[in-house]
Amino acid sequence: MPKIPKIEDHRVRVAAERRERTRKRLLEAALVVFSQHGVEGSVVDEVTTIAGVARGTFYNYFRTNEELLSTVATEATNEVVNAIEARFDEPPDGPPRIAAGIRSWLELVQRYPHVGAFFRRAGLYTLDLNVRSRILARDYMPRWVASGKLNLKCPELLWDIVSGSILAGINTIVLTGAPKDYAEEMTLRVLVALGVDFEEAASVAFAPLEPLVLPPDSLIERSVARFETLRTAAQ
Amino acid sequence: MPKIPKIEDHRVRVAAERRERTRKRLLEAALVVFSQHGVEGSVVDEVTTIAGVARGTFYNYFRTNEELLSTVATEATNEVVNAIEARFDEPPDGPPRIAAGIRSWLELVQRYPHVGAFFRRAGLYTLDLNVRSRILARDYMPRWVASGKLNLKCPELLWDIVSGSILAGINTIVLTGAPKDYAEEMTLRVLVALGVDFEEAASVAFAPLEPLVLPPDSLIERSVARFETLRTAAQ
Amino acid sequence: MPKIPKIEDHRVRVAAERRERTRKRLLEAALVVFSQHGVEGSVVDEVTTIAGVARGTFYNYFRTNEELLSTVATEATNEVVNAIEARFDEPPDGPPRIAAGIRSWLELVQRYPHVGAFFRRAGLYTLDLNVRSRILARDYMPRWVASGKLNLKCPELLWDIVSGSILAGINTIVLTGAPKDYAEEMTLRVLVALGVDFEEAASVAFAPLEPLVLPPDSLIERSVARFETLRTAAQ
Amino acid sequence: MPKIPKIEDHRVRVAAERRERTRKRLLEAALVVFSQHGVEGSVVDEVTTIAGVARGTFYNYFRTNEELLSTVATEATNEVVNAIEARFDEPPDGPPRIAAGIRSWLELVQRYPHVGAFFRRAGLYTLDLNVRSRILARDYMPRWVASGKLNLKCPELLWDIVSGSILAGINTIVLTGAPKDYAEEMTLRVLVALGVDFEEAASVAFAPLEPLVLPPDSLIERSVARFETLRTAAQ
DNA sequence: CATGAATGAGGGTTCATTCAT
DNA sequence: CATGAATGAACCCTCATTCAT
Repeated sequence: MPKIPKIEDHRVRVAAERRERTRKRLLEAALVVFSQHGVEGSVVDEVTTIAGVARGTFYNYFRTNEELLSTVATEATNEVVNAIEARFDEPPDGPPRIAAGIRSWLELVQRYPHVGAFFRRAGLYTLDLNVRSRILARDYMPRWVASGKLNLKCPELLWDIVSGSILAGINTIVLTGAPKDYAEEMTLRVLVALGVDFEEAASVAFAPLEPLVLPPDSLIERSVARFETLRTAAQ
Repeated sequence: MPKIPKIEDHRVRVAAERRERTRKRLLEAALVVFSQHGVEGSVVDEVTTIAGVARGTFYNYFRTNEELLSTVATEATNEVVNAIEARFDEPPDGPPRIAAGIRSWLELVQRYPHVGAFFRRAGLYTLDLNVRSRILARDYMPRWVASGKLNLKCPELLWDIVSGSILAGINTIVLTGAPKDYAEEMTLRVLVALGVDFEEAASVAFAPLEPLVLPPDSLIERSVARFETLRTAAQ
Repeated sequence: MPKIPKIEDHRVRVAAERRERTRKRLLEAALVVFSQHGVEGSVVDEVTTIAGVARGTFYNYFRTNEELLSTVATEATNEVVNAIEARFDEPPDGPPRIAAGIRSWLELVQRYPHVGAFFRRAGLYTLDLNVRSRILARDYMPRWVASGKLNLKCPELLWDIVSGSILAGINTIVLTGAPKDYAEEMTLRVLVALGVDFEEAASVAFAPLEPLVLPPDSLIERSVARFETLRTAAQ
Repeated sequence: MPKIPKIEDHRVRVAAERRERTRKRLLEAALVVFSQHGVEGSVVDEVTTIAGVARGTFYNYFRTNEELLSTVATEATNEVVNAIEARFDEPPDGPPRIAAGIRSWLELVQRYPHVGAFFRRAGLYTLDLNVRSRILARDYMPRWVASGKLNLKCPELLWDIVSGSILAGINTIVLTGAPKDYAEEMTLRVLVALGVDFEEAASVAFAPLEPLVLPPDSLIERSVARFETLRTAAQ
């Protein structure tokens, strides 16, 4: 029986691929739609239209609006966080890592305005859900924290300053565009808030930085095409 | 005709008072409902129920949902901002004013959790519509900015750090409660970010501060009673 | 203040009357629709169309399909049962009462075919829900049962024979029409099953019987007009 | 070509057997699903899941939902009716046959509760479509009817009393369980209704009766296993 | 102005059925 | 034949808004 397994494999593989393709299209569309309508809006109809699938197809993949949002927010956030991590062979501790994070996020939302709009709207939502992010904050700077240089009474609030500033920064960039050196200045100020001294903070914040490289088959990059489609269609 | 006018006056005054009373009840109810359901939730029915008026009455006061949100966000924000300003006979410039703002907001949302929930949900919305337009960094600290001490390339981003940190702080307080000295520590760090040196920042951030005094007939304080009513009814 | 109360009364009364009128129209329409589509069908759209109200109005009165069915089945059944009771000044015990029940039901569904169709479809449903009916069975014949003449081991099954036979009778009448003397013959046979001797059963079953008189403002009679409207519209 | 035909035969036979096996599994599953969800419920998905085949496979066997219901109702009913007939070498006329029918049905639904649930829900539907057309009173008791002993004006109504009572009996058994001697008492009463005198009816109704023997490979018996599977899975 | 019944657009969700593989 | 992803008609239900009283 060499053939039957093959046929089965073939079928199974084709079906799985088709399924995966549709799922991706839905996530791309969702990112676009949430970026325009906000994360509490009604979405299914428009998502399926942009994804180019039938309404019922949506429910083969996500039970609710909320589940879609949670999925797309998680996947998009992971994509960015992983890309930031990938900058370092071995994650350095302290200022350079924080700086790379802040600058990468702000650079990214300048490059992809609809992604900026998405994270602006998903902002607090992501803040709430991604406990992971908070954990990251601690993993991010264990030696630094341990060194006592931060003079910390309350490590959580460092994370609040970092995330709150990034969020407000995204908000500003989306609504008014970024002034020159905005990302670098904000990085500098936030580092100073964390206790880094001004000179060191400045040198880290203004050090050369390659643009963030998203993974091949990136959700964010694929969503660009859908976003353009939407804008073209609207005209 | 000395008398008739009086009667008319009386009637007019009584009608105006009644109108004002109903309007206030609607705003109190709205604050409560938005704090529970979010700013995009379904609202009219519950607002009128909590306010104790008929559904149709709502439309004698607000044309739409959106107008209600905008009104209540504006009035509540103004109430807080005015109360903060009232701390000072003559608005001082620079660190003490920033410090009073941050500490007052964080103290307020600890004191009134449902108000915290409201501002958490109204977050960026409020930032965009109201505060931003009223209290831009330039207006807020003209002499300080002009003094050059801030070493600023981009004054807007100071406001982003302040407002973003407050917002993230409110979020943390609402979701997990505030750790000890949370407001003071955050104030300290934000002042440092703005370029104040650590010693001065610490002395300002930890200086004694009276609790914020809301105006008589405060929307926020009146809403507390409606909130309690709601919780009692829910049991 | 003689006027304000009047106004309030007036308003309240007008609103209540309007509400009651709409509710009745929905029940009439429901009876018609269930008679055509069966009790498990989707109904809201057609009910509101026939009742001449908007879709949303339905949900101001009934939360679900099921609640509508339960209400209309209960009200229609009560109407019939009460009309049967009203035949007697003082409910007699035993055979005459059973006979009046069987004959009245069968006569009614012949007179109002769509009501027959309704009870045919609501049949077992009504059987299940109307525990009241079972209780009726016992109240119906307390002295008779007590007399021991029935030679009963298991009083419940008498009710099963009575209700099952009526239901099958309704089914036959709806699908094929009633042969001559069908109601009387069935009454005779059921009485015999209950233990009445043939001669007595025959005299009771064939005794003259006035047609059942429904109450003024009867749901069943009002539904006739809606049924005709439907048939006219369908042409 | 003596050999190839054999191979072909073999293939054909194997295919036909496989087909038949799948068809049976679908019918078993359908019986279970209809017994739980009612005859108008949503079915295809659950039927294919319980049968362990893919959704699309269903449509290789049945064109519609309705056809499935009609098929399974017919096959299950035939199975019972044939098993009842098989009690007699030569179908006797009159009371013993009626008695065997009533008692067998009621015994069967006690033995297989989900089968009871199925027939309860398929109730009038089965009555109308299947049984009624096969076993009308006239065909069932030709000599008895012809003998005039029944004193009949309207032979159809005998069938209504029999089938209505069985249906109401199934309903009672499914919902509340059967009281002692329920089937025998009901048989007695129904025979009396048909004109058999009490003594004879009693002797027939309480005569010893072997449990109904279903055919090998019985749909009903096979469905038991599927029902148990379902209940186990639900835990 | 207050009232609350009625409205209907708008969005949510299911599931029988089709069809490419 | 079996598979299961995709389909879209058909329902479901909510709730902001209108309007007669």
